Order: sequence, then C-alpha cells, then structure tokens
Amino acid sequence: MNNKFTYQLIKHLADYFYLYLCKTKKKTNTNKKIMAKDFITRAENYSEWYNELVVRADLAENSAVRGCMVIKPYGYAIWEKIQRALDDMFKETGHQNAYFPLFIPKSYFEREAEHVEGFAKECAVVTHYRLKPKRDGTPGLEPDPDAKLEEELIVRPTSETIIWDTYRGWIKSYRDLPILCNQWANVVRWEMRTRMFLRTAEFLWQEGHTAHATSEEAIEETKKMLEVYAYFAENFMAMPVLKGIKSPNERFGGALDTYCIEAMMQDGKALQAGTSHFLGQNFAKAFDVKFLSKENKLEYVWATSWGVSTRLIGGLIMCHSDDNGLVLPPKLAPIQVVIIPIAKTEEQQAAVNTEAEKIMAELKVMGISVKYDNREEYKPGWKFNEYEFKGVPVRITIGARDLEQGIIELARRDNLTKETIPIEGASQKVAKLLEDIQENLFNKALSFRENNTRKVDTWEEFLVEIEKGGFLSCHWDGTVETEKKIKELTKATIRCIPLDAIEEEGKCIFSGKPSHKRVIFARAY
RNA sequence: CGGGGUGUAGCGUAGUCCGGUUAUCGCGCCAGUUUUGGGAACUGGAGGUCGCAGGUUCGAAUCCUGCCACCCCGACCA
Repeated sequence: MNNKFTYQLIKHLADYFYLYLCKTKKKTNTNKKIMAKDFITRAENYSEWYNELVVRADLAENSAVRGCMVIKPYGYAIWEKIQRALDDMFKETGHQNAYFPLFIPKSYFEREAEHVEGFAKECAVVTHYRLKPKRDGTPGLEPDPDAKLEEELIVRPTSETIIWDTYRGWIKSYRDLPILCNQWANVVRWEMRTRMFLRTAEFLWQEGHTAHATSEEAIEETKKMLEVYAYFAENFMAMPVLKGIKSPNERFGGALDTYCIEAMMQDGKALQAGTSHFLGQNFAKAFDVKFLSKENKLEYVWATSWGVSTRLIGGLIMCHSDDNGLVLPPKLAPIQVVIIPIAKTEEQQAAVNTEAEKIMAELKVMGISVKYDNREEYKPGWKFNEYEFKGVPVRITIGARDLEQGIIELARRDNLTKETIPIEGASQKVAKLLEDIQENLFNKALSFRENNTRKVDTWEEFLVEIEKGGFLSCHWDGTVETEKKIKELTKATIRCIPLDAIEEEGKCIFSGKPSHKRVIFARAY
C-alpha cells in the first residue's frame, strides 16, 4: 500500500485527521501510487488516479471547526524549529516580541477602506458573551439574548488595526521611533475552501509591525525583512525563492507595496511563502498616529508589516518530500540523527548500547539532535520506514554483527543511499553529512525551479506552456485589466515582479503593448 | 450557494443494481508461542446505533421519502 506512509505521516503531523480516499465507480487501479508531493496538494491530474488523497480535520459534530487542524507533537516540533530560527533573526535585526488582543472591535476594520475590503468576506464575528439553555425547552444551549455585545468583535484575521490603535498612544515624538515589534500568534480567516497547512481557517504565524519616521526608512525595513525571509527559506528550509513585488491586483489591502518570496513546489505550482508590506501612512492616517519631527512638524507615521505562517510547513513538505515520505532539511529537522540498534542476545544489546551512548554523546556535544530508538516492540525494518516517512535526515544502524569489525551503517534520507563507515570518527562524518544534505536539498530544488522556468513571448505559446506548470517569465503591460483577463482565461496569476528583473524592451504577452520588464506568471496555491 | 459524489469496527473496504441464515475481508488492537540486517509468522480473542428519522415488507445495510455530515469541481482567497 503506497498510501500507507502518507497516512502515517499525516497521523504524525496532525492529530485527529482522517484520511479519506475518495471512492469512484472505477474499482481497478486502486493501488495506484499516491505521490508524496500530492499529499497536501491533491493530485492535480487525478483522473489518472482512482483514489484521491485528501485530509480533513475531525469535525466531530461541530461544523464550526471546519478547516482547522490539530498539529501533533512532531509537526509542532518542526514549527518550533522554524519559530526559533526566525525569532533569532528578528532579534538580530532589532525587533522585539509583543502580544496584542485576539479580538478586534468591528469599527477598527472600517477605518481603512482597502483593508476592510480585503478581509470583510472572511471574518469570524463574536456577537454574544454568554450561553443559556434553549428557551423552547429542547436540550442544548443558545446565545443569551441579554448578553449581546454592544459592538461585535472580530477574531483577528491580521492585527494591523488593533496594533495601530495601540501605537497611537506610544508615539508622540520622533524620539519614540522606530517601533519594531513582532507578534507570534494565531489568526482566523474564514476561507470558503481550506487546504491543510496551506490555507486553514485558523493558522499560526508571526506578524511584524513597525513604525518609522520616514518613508525611506520604512521601505528599507520592508526590504530588509524580505531579505530575512528569503535567507530563512533558502538557508534553513533549503527552498529557493524568488524575491519580488506583487502586482497591484495581488497587493495586500491597505499597502502601497507588497514584497514577497515565491517558491516552486514539485508539481510546478507557485507558493507564496512570505510577504512584507510597505503600508505608507495609510494606517497612521486611519488611526491618527502622528509624531513631532525634529523640525517640530506634526507628521503621520510610516508603517510596515510582514509575516510568515504554518503554511511554511506545507511548503517544506511539498518542496522536498518523495514517495517514501517527508524529507526534512537538517536545520529544521526535530530529530537530525536516529540510531537504530540491531541485536539478538542480551550481550549484543549491551555492546550496541555502549556504542550508541558514545556516539550520541559525541553528537550532542556538536549540537546535533539525536534519538536512540531501542524500542523492542518494533523490528528494525519497521523503524527504518518510520523514520523515513518522518524525514529524519541521517540514520545510523548499529548492528552487533558489524560492531565486531568496528563499522556502522550510515543512511541518508535525501537520496536514500547507505554506506558503512568505521566507528572511529563517525560523529564528524555525520556532522559533515548533515551539511551535505542541507546543501543537496537546496541545489536539487534550485535546479528543479530553473528547469521549470521558461521565457515565453507569445500568447499561443503561453497557453501551451502554462499547462505544463512552472514559472513563465513574460512581458506584461502593467495593467490590472490584462492581469485579470489572463487569470480568467488560464488561472495563472502574476506571482511577482522580480526584484532582479533586467530592463528589457518587449511586448505584453496578451495585449501586445510595450513593456520593459519580465514578470513571473504561474498557477498558485 | 450551484453541479457531482460518498457515508458499513480505530483505519481501509465487500455486500446495495436484483431485499432473505450469525454483515465480508485486510490493516491495526489484545493474549500466547516462535522471532529481530528493509514494515515477522502462527494460534486464539475483543471490537458494529450498516450516517439519522420515518415508510414499504413476514423480513431492510439493500427499496422509497425526508434530513444530516463529509469530499470533489465552481464561486471565494495577499
């Protein structure tokens, strides 16, 4: 059963998930392979597959938790790794963590016109603060009509409004600036269609909100945080990203410019992995946040906001995983090395244990997280498979038979190769191997992206190429109408206008009007 | 909200068209014995409101009606 690992992987990452194999009338080919990269994505071309793999959160009898997920310990450990790495980088760039309320008065949203338009359709609204038994005597509870809130509260879909309402009280003079705050929190967006890890109704994220005295400084901050995200994606997640600016149509509600990093998944679709917004003075004006400048003039504050979410876990899975399960880059793997003993007699077990303890101690000194799995209820073959679908980068097998010759077996997850090495110096070898794997994963993903990025110059060609997936580098006339039309016809959107785009004269792929830069089109999650 | 589909044990399923003994099989779970270098074998065992409610019938997982839930496509989505 090829879907077995996927099922177990999901069980490990998210609790209370059901695996639902969509049944069709065709009963042949039920054992068709279900690829790792599709475990979140659904098979794009599922007509080939008579079983389709999807997951959903356990609803019990409560439709209100539609599209939410419980993240199991192993999945959460990955999130913690992501958090820690990012948080360190935020601190290095001078940011501090803070926390703002989950509930935002409805009226706050109404103050910034574009912002409210962007989020109004997906807000969870709190209207009452108390329940009471049903009035008609039937069992159950209902909101107490006497406990209706004067003003409805919105469960935050993002915190710009409440944070800028708070910043008003913090900012009086240029000496109070800049304010560089970050918040680790959950947010709720009532999406009509949810997809595990990529678009859940509730998700965990980090949102930075900064306030600056000048436009230049705010723009610099916006770009700096984009660089932080790009660095993190490439060096920790081993996921190459394109840095760019969003077209007006894809821009964040209330922003003047939205910068983003875009990654390519194994099926050629784009995933927006992080965004950094230059908000101009929009929120300062909406929430009346002014400061006295050095020149003794009253001015509105300049703002940025930036965020990444648990969607990164989805990106991580879809970027690297293979048919054997998850593949984690060593820098984000909760377990970097697993040691599996093979021994029959008690004597052999003792010998293997001693050797394992020694290697573990050496690895721990080097800051490598290592797990020794000496559970007796599972056989080695079982464990091999288990750690493969959990994506542990390096596996060491210590067998009594090999121990006599002073060797152990080293297996790497990224290319599934194995080698036997002397015990002497094994830990150094492992450390080196972890670095190799990190690098290899990045290079593999990078060459995949390069092989699937094409220049396209005619509309006919575009229509053919977009079906093949990947990024299409094309000229665009810069108008929203053209972009919308292309989206309507092909489902492809402008992922970004790359920051490193070269000046080049050309004609818009669709309208034929002049253009001087190529932009990236793709289908996206 | 529109179109299409599905509900049988913890999970995956057979049986439904064409009603008929005690609802099938696999995984997992429990007990015991033998096992351990790529998901062990055998024996025994536990586990079910057949989504819910009505109806037809001597008899309903199966037929009819209504409802509920979920999935897929669409609308929606930085």
